[in-house]
Amino acid sequence: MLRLSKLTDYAVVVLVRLADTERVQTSPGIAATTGIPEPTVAKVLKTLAAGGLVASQRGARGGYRLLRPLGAIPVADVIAAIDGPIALAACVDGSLTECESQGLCPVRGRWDPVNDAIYRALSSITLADMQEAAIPRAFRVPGRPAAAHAANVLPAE
Amino acid sequence: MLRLSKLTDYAVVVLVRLADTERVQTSPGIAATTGIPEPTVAKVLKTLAAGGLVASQRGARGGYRLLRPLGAIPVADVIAAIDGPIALAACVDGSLTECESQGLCPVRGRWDPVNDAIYRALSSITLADMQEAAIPRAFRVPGRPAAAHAANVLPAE
DNA sequence: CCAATCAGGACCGACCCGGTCCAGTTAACG
DNA sequence: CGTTAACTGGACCGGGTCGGTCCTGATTGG
Repeated sequence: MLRLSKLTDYAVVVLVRLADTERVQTSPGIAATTGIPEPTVAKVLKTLAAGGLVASQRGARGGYRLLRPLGAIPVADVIAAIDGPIALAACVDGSLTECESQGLCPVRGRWDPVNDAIYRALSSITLADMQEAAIPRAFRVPGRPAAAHAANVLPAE
Repeated sequence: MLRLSKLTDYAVVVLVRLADTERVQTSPGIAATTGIPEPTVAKVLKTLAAGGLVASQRGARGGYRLLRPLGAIPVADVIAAIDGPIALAACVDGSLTECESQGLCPVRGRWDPVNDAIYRALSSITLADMQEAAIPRAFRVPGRPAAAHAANVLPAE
């Protein structure tokens, strides 16, 4: 059913949380405010750093900070960073070397237009859009949406 | 990585094959011409019948036939029939009853615009489009594309 | 020098998926 | 009317992937 990995959802939550301040934030800190278990937050942040979405500062007083504003991060980038390149991959079997070499994998050709369409769709939506959608209509205020929506994955025990 | 189930790819192959004639075709027959194992073809066809994409004729001389022309079958319908409703579902855990009851699942709200965009993208592409894309450019002829492309999943040894 | 923090792995259990198979039902044909 | 060919609708199982945790380094500020 076009499963989206749960890690990707966590990534969105974490990124939105990171946007709250310019200062670097530690993964334990983010874990505390979001309710996501700390090791998982760390894993997500490491992956996002590898994907070039956040910058890391090592050592004491280190942490992570956002590299782009939310409006400049299409959700396609987040998915690509966490789940790998966006493609309805059916070439799952180990023969992906062969699949690469002979450029006319019939499956790939067949789904190419579909992949393109999905990629375009996912590129047109930014995290800023998702941030708004995450706030239930009742709570949406004309003013600046604050951190209230960030701690909504788990009731924080 | 937005995995597409392999069954869905089989479904496209089978549907394109079914479009070759008006007459009903048996699943053993389709299995033979496509190279897909017979039990799998049967499973795919059963699912497609349940999804209303093909009609079945039981008994001897029975088989399946297409209900709509390829150009009238958006790939979204195929995916929905095989993989269930199109949604980047993160609500995987057993608590989906609770997820239904309280209408403000934050995850769901957050990904709603994304789901909509993907659904629209998948609805705009029909099997006829994929049929063309499946034929390598070199082999594409102005005339009517025949059954040549149907037997391309496995070399059928 | 010590503590805090990120880096980059390995590791494990649970769940889902692909693929197969079997008993039952339906319908054509001789 | 029996036989045969085909769909129906489940159950079933093994493998692979994923979520989640943990551990050992490397780095930096105090």
